[in-house]
Amino acid sequence: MTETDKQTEERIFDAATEVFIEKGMDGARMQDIADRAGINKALLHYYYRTKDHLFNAVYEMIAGQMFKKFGPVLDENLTLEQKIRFFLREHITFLQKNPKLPSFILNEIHRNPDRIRKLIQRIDINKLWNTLESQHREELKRYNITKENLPQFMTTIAGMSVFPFAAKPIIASIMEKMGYNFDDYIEHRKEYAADFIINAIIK
Amino acid sequence: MTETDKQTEERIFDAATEVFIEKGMDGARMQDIADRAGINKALLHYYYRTKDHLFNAVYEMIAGQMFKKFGPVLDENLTLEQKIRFFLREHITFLQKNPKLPSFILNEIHRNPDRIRKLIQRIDINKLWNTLESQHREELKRYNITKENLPQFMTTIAGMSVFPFAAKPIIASIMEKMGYNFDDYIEHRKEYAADFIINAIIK
DNA sequence: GTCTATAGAAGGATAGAC
DNA sequence: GTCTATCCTTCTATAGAC
Repeated sequence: MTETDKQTEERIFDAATEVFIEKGMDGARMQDIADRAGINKALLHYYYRTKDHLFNAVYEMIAGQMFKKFGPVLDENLTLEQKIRFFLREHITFLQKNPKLPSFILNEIHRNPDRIRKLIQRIDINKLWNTLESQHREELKRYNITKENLPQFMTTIAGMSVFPFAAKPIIASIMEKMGYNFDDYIEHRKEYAADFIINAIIK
Repeated sequence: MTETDKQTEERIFDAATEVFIEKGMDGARMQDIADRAGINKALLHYYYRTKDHLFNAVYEMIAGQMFKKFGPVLDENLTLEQKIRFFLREHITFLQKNPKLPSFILNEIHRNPDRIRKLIQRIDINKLWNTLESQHREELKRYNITKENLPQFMTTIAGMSVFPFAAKPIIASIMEKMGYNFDDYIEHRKEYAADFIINAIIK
């Protein structure tokens, strides 16, 4: 399907996604979205009543995409170490293709914390922990991962993957100055991060 | 010195800092800044010609504050392990007092990457590496830290400290749901992060 | 230096023709 | 469904009195 074959609503949505990710809610302009979609401003309001509605639609789609990435880890029939390697490889690869998502998400959650709170309140965290615990009881004990320090561990893994993209302009400038390349750094990080974490938890 | 004793220019600057950190460049309103400073909009333009000038002044001050935190590590007469523990404790403590700086910085560097590039181009990274290398030759070798993988290592440490604050609304929601407390999680992280990193590099 | 009043531009939203 | 024209509010910035 080529760009011009797409239905108007979809073209608007895609254009809005680009602009909101690029500029954020406050910086985005309806005129800019209309231009990229190849239509006029009035049509935006015909399909999505207000800028706020349009933004919400885009935000929900993107947040959904992010959360979906965490799912397979609980399904796959792998050891805990394999799951950690699998997650980091998959997640960093996903962010390589969507490098601006971290700063978009991290910015908008601060502008409107309630939006993300409602999404999270729908998740049954106890059930997730019980699943993890039953699948990896021995390994969790051996690695000293408990329900109490799980947030420390999970945010460490998430930060390993997300932070380099969130701080990309800083890191890329430093790499440039050292004669290195940001893309190589990211590619290498899939393995580095996994090794680092495994090393840290193995006694 | 009480709030009312402060000179007007300083009151404007402080109010602007608050508002820009809270709302970002695009979301900030000159009226809001004037109200918090207890003066009227015209005075903002008298002291700082435009919104852009005012923002730049605030941004430079904050970026400077962040970079200053990295300095003492090269001066202190400590082992590498002690420096890692020292840095994480100090940096996380600094962010406890300024929890919104990470999202502010990480957001604005994407909106205007050139601003941070210019700051970084002024730093002599080779000299920093040479200093580090001469101070800790043995330890760096033992821990397998080279000039090539230094960016991986440094961004891992930085992410350990910064990411929890950048993702605070998400993490706090999850903690809340588990019956835990975000502030306790942060306090505990000073030690957890240091232990984790030391464990990872010690063979 | 500080204020009131207002200019001037931009942006979100709607009316109404086709 | 799509367009042009336009309303109306918001916001930055300036003019001019004190």
